[in-house]
Amino acid sequence: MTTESNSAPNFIRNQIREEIEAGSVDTVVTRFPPEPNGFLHIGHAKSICLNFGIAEQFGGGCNLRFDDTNPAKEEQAYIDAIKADVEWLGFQWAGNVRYASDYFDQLYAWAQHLIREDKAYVDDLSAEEIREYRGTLTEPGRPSPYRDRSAEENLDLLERMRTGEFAEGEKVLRAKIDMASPNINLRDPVLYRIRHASHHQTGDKWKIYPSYDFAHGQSDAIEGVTHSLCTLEFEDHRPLYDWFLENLPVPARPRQIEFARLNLDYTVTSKRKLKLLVDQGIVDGWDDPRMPTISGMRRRGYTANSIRKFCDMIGVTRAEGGMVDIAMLYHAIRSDLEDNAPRAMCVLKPLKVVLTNVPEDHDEVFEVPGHPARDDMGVRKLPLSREIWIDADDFMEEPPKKFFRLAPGKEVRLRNAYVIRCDEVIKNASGDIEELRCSVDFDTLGKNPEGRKVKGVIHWVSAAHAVPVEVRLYDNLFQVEAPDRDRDVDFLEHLNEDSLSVVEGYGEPSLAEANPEDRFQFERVGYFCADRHALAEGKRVFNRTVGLKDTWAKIQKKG
RNA sequence: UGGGGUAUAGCCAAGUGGUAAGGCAGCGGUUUCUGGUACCGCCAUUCCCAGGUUCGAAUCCUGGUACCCCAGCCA
Repeated sequence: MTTESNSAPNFIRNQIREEIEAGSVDTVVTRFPPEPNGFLHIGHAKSICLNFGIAEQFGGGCNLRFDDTNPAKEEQAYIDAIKADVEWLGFQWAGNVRYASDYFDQLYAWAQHLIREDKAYVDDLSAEEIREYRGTLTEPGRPSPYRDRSAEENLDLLERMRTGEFAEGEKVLRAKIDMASPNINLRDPVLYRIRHASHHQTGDKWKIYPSYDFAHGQSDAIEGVTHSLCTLEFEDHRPLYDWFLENLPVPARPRQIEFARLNLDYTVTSKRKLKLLVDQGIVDGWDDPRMPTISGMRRRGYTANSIRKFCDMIGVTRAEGGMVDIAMLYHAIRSDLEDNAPRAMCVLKPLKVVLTNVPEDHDEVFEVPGHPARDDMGVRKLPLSREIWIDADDFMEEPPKKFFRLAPGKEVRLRNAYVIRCDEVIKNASGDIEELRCSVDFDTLGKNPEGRKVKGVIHWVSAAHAVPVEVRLYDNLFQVEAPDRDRDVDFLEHLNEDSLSVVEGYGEPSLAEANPEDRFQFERVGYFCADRHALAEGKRVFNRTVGLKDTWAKIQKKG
């Protein structure tokens, strides 16, 4: 499977191509700027594919820059995880990893520059007072009483803020723009706030930290970023982004372009909410296979290719409020694994079948393809003995009309082996089915039986050779399409209680050799991935990535 | 009742004055030792609504409507 990250056109790619053709842009430089305050999720994957994809398409580079301006929320552990996720997705950033904190000295010098230009001032108002002075959406704000301090005083105050002379919240540095602007972001935005916190990169060097607005565009400029792609909610910030670039002696003029963020059915993509799920122990960490994080999806069995394909499928636009059908994600992974996952048989709801005309010492081994359409995947060995396991769902005592599987007196093909007939149903005292007695038609290996058609094919595992496995059946974490649409209902109310069910099954012998993160199609069931944590501990655990399409279930539903 | 945005099928999405791509989902069929896959076919007389311009409009103009974002010393 190839990645089409180069081929899906969108309004940003079109625009850049026009700029290049017009000669207004030479080399394209983009950046992916996560804040290290959580793990990357599928929404970030969209941004990563866009930013790295554009750089690749136009022969430029994409920087990885941590937007680390808020030490209170950030951690080194997140930085490590984010780097690993970007690499796993298959992208390589240009040069070293960057940090906004690399530019703190320059940013500080530029803050002093603004002060000297009478374009910034130190404000003593409290946070609440600043809010009051700011006005509302429909009323203009009022200037702070501290707005007209001298440059000398401002410079002195800022320096003393920097060295820790003041308490947190006591003062801020603000840009002097327009308190009456209809765009609230221009009503003297905060440039620096005091934080007596140790920073994961700069340690205790700084007692003040720049705001996002003061750091982002200038960081772009320093790095020579040409196109700064971000989500729609930053659109109102663009005038401010441009204001800094116009009022500071920056070395380049990046441009901000906004696109709509991803919303996915049945999931939440908000770092805050994902962190809540982790912190409250609702899921088993950031990489729980139910999480829409890159690492969770990886553990679930999604491939990097499938995630990139998904991002290509959904496109990039400015249309808001869109909600992508999670079936698209399922399609992306199924189509990858259909081609690339070796096949295996695994019984999840074991029902014992005794093959009455197979001798006790029968020991036959079939050599079957690792993949029905890929010879390069070789063959695997499939032993057959007198007792086998089949899936309980593949037997019905009183089958409906279109049931092609096993039933009393009926025949079915054991996948890759013989046709068997169910002769007897053995029940226990309370009437539960204990085992089936079946007979093998030995004249059906690799050919259809004489004079009749056997339509059904079921999967099975030789009981004597079965490998016990734990199978984790994952389903959507939420049971409603839009868990966080409702403002009055907590999204946790919509949790799906059955998002995980654990089952003990029997796998064919080839599964004993599985390595962490190996992916298989369990034939007729779905795609599964060897859990990397469990396997590292020597436990055989397979995570269900996604089920196979099930038209039988659909038929049953219709009645 | 401020400012900034967005509206094309159930969902995502092309389209930029020449007569509505593609994908997902769905529905029918063929093939099949996976009720999977693959393959074939169907699925918008119409582009939020109403007017207007034009030989011709999803595209241009006018006026509406709906929805999203912004009042963090978060990003």
